[in-house]
Parts: sequence; structure tokens; C-alpha cells
Amino acid sequence: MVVPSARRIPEATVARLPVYQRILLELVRAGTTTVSSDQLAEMARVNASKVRKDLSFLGSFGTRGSGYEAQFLLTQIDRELGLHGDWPVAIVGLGNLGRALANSQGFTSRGFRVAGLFDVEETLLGIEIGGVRVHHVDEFERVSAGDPPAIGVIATPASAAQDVANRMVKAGVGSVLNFAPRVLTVPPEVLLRYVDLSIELQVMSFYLSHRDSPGTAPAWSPLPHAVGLSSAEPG
Amino acid sequence: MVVPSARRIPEATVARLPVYQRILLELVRAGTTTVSSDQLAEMARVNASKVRKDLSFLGSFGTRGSGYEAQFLLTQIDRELGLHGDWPVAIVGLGNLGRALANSQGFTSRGFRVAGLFDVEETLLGIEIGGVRVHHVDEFERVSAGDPPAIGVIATPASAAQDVANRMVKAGVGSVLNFAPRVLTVPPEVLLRYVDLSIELQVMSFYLSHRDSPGTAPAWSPLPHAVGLSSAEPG
DNA sequence: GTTTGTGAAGTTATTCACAGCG
DNA sequence: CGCTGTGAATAACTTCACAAAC
Repeated sequence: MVVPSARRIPEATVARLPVYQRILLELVRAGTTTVSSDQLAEMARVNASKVRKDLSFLGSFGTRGSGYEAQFLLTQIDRELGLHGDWPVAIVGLGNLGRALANSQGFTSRGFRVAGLFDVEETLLGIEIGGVRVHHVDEFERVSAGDPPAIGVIATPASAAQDVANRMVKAGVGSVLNFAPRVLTVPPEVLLRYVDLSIELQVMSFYLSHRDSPGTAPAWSPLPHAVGLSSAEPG
Repeated sequence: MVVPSARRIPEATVARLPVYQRILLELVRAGTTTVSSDQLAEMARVNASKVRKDLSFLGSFGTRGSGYEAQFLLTQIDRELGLHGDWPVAIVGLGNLGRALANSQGFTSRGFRVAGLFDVEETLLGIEIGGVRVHHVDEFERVSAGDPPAIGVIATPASAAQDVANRMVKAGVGSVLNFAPRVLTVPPEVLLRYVDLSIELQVMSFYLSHRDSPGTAPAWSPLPHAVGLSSAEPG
């Protein structure tokens, strides 16, 4: 079986592809045309063989003796990650964080589209943010039916998060990105990720309190399951 | 009963401990007194043996037949993660995100203390946020000398991020948490973590575009190296 | 009966090391 | 020569399965 799309890419590799993507994007913007696995490895803080192995799952895109053509490699990664698409995103909770996300280049620039905005605050209903009208969260399922979101973003206070997640699941989202500092329950086929400041900090705290003698390097390219903006309590 | 702090805890386990910590915190607040590995596993979306193995690295704190005492287990995890401490945190960049972080319970509530705030904006210099005075970023090294931060948080625009990181390293921070959408270079002994929306989204995009037939569960408790609030461009 | 704790088995990921190509 | 691509070796992690404890 040699069809490229039939390759199974290891999970660990998938987690690193967005890192290479970002690095390549910066290199391309800076005018770099070719890049070696050593250079990528240094910027990504990983081993060079790991870079080569990771990239080899996408195909043989390098040139022996010189390296990888940055723009071409970037395109290949984007393709593999499914960034060709136009994923509709729904954002619930339009406090400071939600509004920042709604206006964020992060969504609009690369394959994502803000398809729905929701809150419960009277004063927000009906206004437009970034050209998208704000609806009451009670209308989530109805509004979403017309343009079912692939990704649901939760930027509400913790107390509302599970209820919002339930609505999202009912509306058929494929994955949920949760910024609220609360553990959520969703069906197993729905991808759930947390962005949680306190989880980030705890990993750092562990590192700080366990590094041995001064000069010891962390063997760490840590692998959170969850990350986050805990308790800015947006919404 | 072996001395717990002598054990070497696997990296993968460390990455999950903060998740268990959060779950336990919620359970304790909800009045739960004991919890089984099965319950924890379901909430953390992992296998129950994994929970038991992970917790066994901290010591034998469970009771066969009933489970773990939630509050006690929470205390043990906090201890292992080094949350007993009082880690000084410096935040550079006081735009929307930086201000939200400076006021965040996420820092103050659990072993972290905002020790320094920095920006370049004239109108911010000298004011206090959450009781901490804002200094010009040029004074970073000088101000930090008195109370060296363990963690440096970068919430500046991308263009300023590397310069800030350099100052932080010079001031001796042990780890850097970067919210700016930019790849940074720091010495290998400094722990560097990214919070980047676009990296989160790319993992989701991969999942959405590769799930096979409907009903297929993601084998995924993905492991980013980097995450993030890309390009809200705070500061 | 229930649930932990853990060796052993199985799986996945990383690193090595070098042939092969430009 | 330099750098990729990749089998083979090693290491890390996960899961199984069950004895021991409550």
C-alpha cells in the first residue's frame, strides 16, 4: 500500500508537525529558502533524527546534501494537517478572551472561519464582532444547524462550560477547545483539548523543583494533555 | 514504604499529574471524599491502569477496595509538583492578555506570586496592577535582581518576544512561558513552553480531517510541545 | 466483592548509525 | 563532502492481568 494518504502518522509526530509548521512559516517570512534537519531540530528543541523521521512520514521531500525547501515543506505539512480546509468554528463566551479570539488572526488566517458567536449577555446579542452576529447561547443548536461547526471553542466562566459543551456535542462538533478552568465530559469520539494556565504552571513548577545541580538540562519537550488560561474567568 | 522523593517520575506521568490535580480539586470542592482510579480515568480520558501506575510513582496512597482519599491525594500531587513553593513570576507585556494574567487567580491561588510587571508603554509605567508596580522593560534585569523570578511570562507582541526572552535568561529565570506567536531561542537548561492557539487548532484540524468512518474514537490524548493564543497580539 | 499496586507483556517512540544520493 | 532517509537497536510508555489488601 503506497498511497500517501494511507500512511498512518504516529501521534507523537502529529503533535510536532504544528511546531515545524510555525518554524517554517517564520523562516519563509524571513526569506529562507532551504533548511536542514539540524536547523529545524535546534529551533524545535528536538533531536535532528526525530525531525527527519517525522518528515519522512509525509514523504521524501528533502534533498540530500542541501536539506528541505522551506516553502514546499510548509505546503506539505499544511496539507497533511488538513489546513487546506475551511473549518467552521463556533465561539461561546465573549468576555475579554472570547472577543480576543473572535478577532484573532489565529482563526482567520489559516483554514479556520468564525461561523458563530454566542453569549448570554443582553448587551452583546445582535451586535457583530468581526462581521459575525452574536446570538444567545440558547440558540446554539438552531443557529449551528445551518453551518455545523467543526470546532467549538468555550471561553465562558467555568460554571457554564459543561452546559455549553453539551450543546456543542448535540450540534455535532468534532472537537472542543476549552479555555474555561473546568474539567469537561464529552463523548469519546469528540476530541477535547484544554488550554489552562494552571496546568502549564504546574509542569513548570515540577521542573523548577526537581532540576538537580545547576547546569543540568531538562530532558523535556513536555507533552501536556491540557493547557490554559485558567480563571481569567472570561465571559 | 519507600521515600517518595527518591523515585524518578516519568515525563509522561508528570504531564498528567496537573490533570489529575485539577480533577481532584473539583471533586474536593464538590464534596467528594474518595475516588477510584476508574473515576479519575474517565474524567481524565485515560486508561485506569495508567492512573494507578501514575499515582504509584508518588507512593502507595490508595486503599484497596475503596480507592483514594481525594484531599490527601491532592496534597501529595501538589507536593510532588512543587506547589508548596512560592514561585516568583515576572510578566512582560501588559496588553489585554498580560493584564488578564496579572489579575489571574491562576497565579495567585496556587503557589505562584506575581513579582514583577513590565511594559514599554508610557501610560502604564508606575501604575499598579493587582498591587504590583509596572516597570519599564529596560529595567527588567535591575528590578529582577532583588527578587529573581523563577518563571518569566511573555505576553508581548511577537516582534518583542525574543528580546524579552534574552533579558529573562540573563536575569536567571528557570523557565519561560511564551504567549507570543513566535519561536524563541533560549539556552537548553531553560524550560520553554508555548501557549499558541494556532498550534492547538492544527492538531484539531488533523484530527478532523483524518478520522475515518463515523463512530471512530480518537486514540488521542495529544501531546503538544507548544500551544497558544496566537496573534491576539497583546501588548 | 471491590479496587489497588505492580511485574510482565506488548506497543509506541526515540535514537543510532550508515547506506545512498546529490 | 553534506545531509537525507531508514532499517535496526534502544528506550519509554501503556496495557494486561492478577495477587494482595480491604
